[in-house]
Amino acid sequence: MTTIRDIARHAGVSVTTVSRTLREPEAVRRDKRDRVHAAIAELSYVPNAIAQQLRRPRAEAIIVIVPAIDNPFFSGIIQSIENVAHELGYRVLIGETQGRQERLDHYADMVTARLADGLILLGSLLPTPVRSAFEAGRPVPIPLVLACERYDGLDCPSVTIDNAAAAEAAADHLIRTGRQRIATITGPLANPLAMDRLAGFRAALQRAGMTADEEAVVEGNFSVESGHEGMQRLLSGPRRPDAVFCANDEMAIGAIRAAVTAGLSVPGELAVVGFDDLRFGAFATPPLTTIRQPTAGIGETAMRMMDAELHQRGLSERQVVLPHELVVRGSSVVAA
Amino acid sequence: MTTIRDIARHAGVSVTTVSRTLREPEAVRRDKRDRVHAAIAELSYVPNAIAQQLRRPRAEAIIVIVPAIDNPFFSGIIQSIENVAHELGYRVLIGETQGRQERLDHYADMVTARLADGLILLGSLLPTPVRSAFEAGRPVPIPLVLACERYDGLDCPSVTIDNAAAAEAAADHLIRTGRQRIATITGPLANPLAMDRLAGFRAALQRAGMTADEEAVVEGNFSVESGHEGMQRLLSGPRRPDAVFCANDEMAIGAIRAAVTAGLSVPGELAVVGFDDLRFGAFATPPLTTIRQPTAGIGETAMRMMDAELHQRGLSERQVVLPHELVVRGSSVVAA
DNA sequence: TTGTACGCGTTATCAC
DNA sequence: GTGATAACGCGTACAA
Repeated sequence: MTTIRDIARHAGVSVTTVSRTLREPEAVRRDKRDRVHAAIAELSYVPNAIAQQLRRPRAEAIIVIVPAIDNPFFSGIIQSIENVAHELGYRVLIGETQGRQERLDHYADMVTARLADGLILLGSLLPTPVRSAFEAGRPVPIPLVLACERYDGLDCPSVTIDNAAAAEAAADHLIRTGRQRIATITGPLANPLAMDRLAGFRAALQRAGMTADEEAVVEGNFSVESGHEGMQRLLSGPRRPDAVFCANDEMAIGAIRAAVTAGLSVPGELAVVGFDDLRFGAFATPPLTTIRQPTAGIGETAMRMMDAELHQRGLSERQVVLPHELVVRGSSVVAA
Repeated sequence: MTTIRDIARHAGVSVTTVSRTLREPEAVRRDKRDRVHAAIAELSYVPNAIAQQLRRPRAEAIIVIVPAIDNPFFSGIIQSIENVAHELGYRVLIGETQGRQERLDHYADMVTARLADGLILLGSLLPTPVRSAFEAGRPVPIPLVLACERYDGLDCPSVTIDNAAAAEAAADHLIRTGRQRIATITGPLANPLAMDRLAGFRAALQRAGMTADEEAVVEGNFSVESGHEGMQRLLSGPRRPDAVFCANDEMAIGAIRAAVTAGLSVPGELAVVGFDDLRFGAFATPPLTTIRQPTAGIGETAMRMMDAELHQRGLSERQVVLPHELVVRGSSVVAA
């Protein structure tokens, strides 16, 4: 391994000069600079980042935690995080937890161990040290930004949408288009975000003077498969629904499949509305009506908040709520 | 920041004892060990991983490079890489390139800079240092494993499927089920893998005494949108195809949408076959016939090869080819 | 403008 | 068993 000392020796200068040549070239005389560069090329020297970081305050890297990398909803967010991060001079590393606490904790360890500067959480799991600090009323021990999820009482920057209002808008759409028996397939109810969507759904029905009977609410887990099963359950019930609101697009796609397999026409006999506006949704058959989340905005905001956090700059707003949008396509309304 | 010296002072022992307590506890007397642990807990000490790695030969981390994180095909591979990596004691960091050479190079730099031990490439781009070494006939400069892609002449471990044979199987299926005018939507033809699939497709037609006229071959870029556009192009041509082989499932989903929008029945008037066996494919309407890739096997093999590479263990096989499988669903055959 | 020398936090060597 | 101390590779006062 060639080190800065090898370069110094080879170029006939001191290590300081080599270091400075790399960091503030103007402060080094031309000829020495050239000799240094020549030596670097000849010995193919690459500064050891580990050693550099021992001297630097920050790692210039952040870790984005995603529960499941195969959930396309997170992709858009990650991509916008990456764009902003690059611009701000950070590397982005993605860590997948698959819902496993120990994996998340492992990534959190990378922050305490200074291999990365902070964590952006896209999921609902909190690292153990953060959770215990929270429960003990102590401040959050590592730089943390929550995207998508909210935790009441946790004092850390977050960016979300108003999930309850969005779900309400989805249900309203079904009500306004004349649906009578509206069911829902929820996310895992341990999840605050899933609860919010269910609450919004219920609020809309109630406001319209309808009640959501218990058989019309089935719990899913955000996977296509669970949407498929959930729909089968709903179809085998006593009162077949004529509309279903799914808490994400994946489940909506599974629901459509179950309905079509059962011989129902979508949207004629069953209207389906999803949530997220996945790329695939627009190309489903029929194209999926859904709630569009501002993925680019979520990612960008989260990354800028992280940067501010790391620079101890006060944030004007620590809990940002971004606007959502109902996108009506063929799965909920019969073509004119 | 609390360091090992703080612990030593607080526990009234030397730094050596603290270090040893953490690394080989049996070699330290009980009472001192307890004092050290107490001090660690009290001062909430976490060893600085940066400093540790300055002394260690390896970072125990590998980086998986994926072209686009929103391509679900890679998810399965990544997940199996992660499972094996964990078991072998590595951290996995995921880097997305979005096809940008500079981003890939940035991640490759992390390896030369010892922040990670090696790179597993899921895409077709090579890091600049690797490419120039290749062109100059020098050995690959960093630990590298290719998953999915192949590079003729590049001496590095790889795991792939036989893309040509798989495409041939897909086309054969269409031929055997009586299709007459079989078209294809390819991947970007700069891509070896896309070329292999096209070659296999052509071989199958030729063997059956059919020719693939040039209007029946359109180039896509693996995105749903390009599948949609490609299908529109094929439908507006002089001889409407009665079957199309798409070089991946995403494009197949886009193709189905275009066909259905144009009023064609799938599979009645148009049979569609994809490639990859995405999770969503089975839930498409109609469910997608496709080539299943052994994603778990690809990921596991790639990670084990990387581990062998890092330990300088010779690999029995450096170019592994895994089996594929044709999965027939409703998009290519009319239900009995 | 350049070089010497120290410190960053840890682990390994060696003497006690 | 334990403790000084020398690396690891780099950045930077401070001195020249």
